[in-house]
Amino acid sequence: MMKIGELAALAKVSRDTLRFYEKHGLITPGLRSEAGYRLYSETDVRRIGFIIGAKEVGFTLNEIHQLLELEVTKDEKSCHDIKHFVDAKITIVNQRLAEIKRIKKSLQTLSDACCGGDEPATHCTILEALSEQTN
Amino acid sequence: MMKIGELAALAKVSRDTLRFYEKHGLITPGLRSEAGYRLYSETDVRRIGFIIGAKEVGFTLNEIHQLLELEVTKDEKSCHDIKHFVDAKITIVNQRLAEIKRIKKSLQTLSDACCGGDEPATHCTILEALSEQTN
DNA sequence: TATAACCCTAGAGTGCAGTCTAAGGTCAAT
DNA sequence: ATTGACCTTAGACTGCACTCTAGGGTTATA
Ligand SMILES: [Zn+2]
Ligand SMILES: [Zn+2]
Ligand SMILES: [Zn+2]
Ligand SMILES: [Zn+2]
Repeated sequence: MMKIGELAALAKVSRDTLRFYEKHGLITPGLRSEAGYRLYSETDVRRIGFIIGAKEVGFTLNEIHQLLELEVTKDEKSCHDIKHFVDAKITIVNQRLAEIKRIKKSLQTLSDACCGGDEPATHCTILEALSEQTN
Repeated sequence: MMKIGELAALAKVSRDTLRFYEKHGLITPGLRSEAGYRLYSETDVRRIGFIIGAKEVGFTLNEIHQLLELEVTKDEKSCHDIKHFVDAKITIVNQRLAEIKRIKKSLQTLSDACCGGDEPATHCTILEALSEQTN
């Protein structure tokens, strides 16, 4: 049984974050010490691990909520359901990736066209390009 | 001289967005009609164009603020300054890109390992993997 | 016994980029 | 004269994921 500070240190998040997760239903409020301190069991610790892990692979807290529901009811769900969930997320991530690549390309084009010299920027191609309506 | 609705339609943003930009100092409040309607000059329209363009290449409103300052004082600034600004942004974008690629890879690995079958997900490798502490 | 280091709560604040609401004024056309 | 489409304002609300504050209680150590 660990207190919030220990778990926070272990999971590398703040105490506030842990309380925030609880308030938003990602962790179910569990045991308390006599003084009212939160006490986390091994199961709780694993659950936090799940949340951190899912966050690390790019799920939002909302999605983690849904994932946790899948996890809790995993005998009623199939691998198909869960894989589908992950694949849907991959689609979103792919869109974000394409968007960022586009942005990078635009910025690179902008940068490449600029002479980078020390004269006044009155002729700067970057400022010119940004002034032009693209749509 | 165009009214806010016309400019909004032209720039494909909402009237509210235009007023929001004004409130946050991205556009300087300009002429008004007798009735108090905002009237946008060619210069204003070009300035909005700059903002939209910069947004499209991935600058935040804060960064656009700085860019606009560079633009306004471009005879005191050099191409070097402006290129530096863009290059700093490219570095940030590259970091976001790497992060998203990492996330995509993780999700793909997760998805690939799951059988996707119709049996109960009690054995699902996705749920197992997420439960494991990565750090 | 005092001090530090921890814990609790409710609720407010942050940053981003808008979006919406209420309550009203204006303009063109029927 | 009355629609309807447009314009004005201040200020509240959204979603995301925290982060901080105030005002207290508890526990370990010197
Ligand atoms: Zn130059
Ligand atoms: Zn230049
Ligand atoms: Zn399976
Ligand atoms: Zn599976």
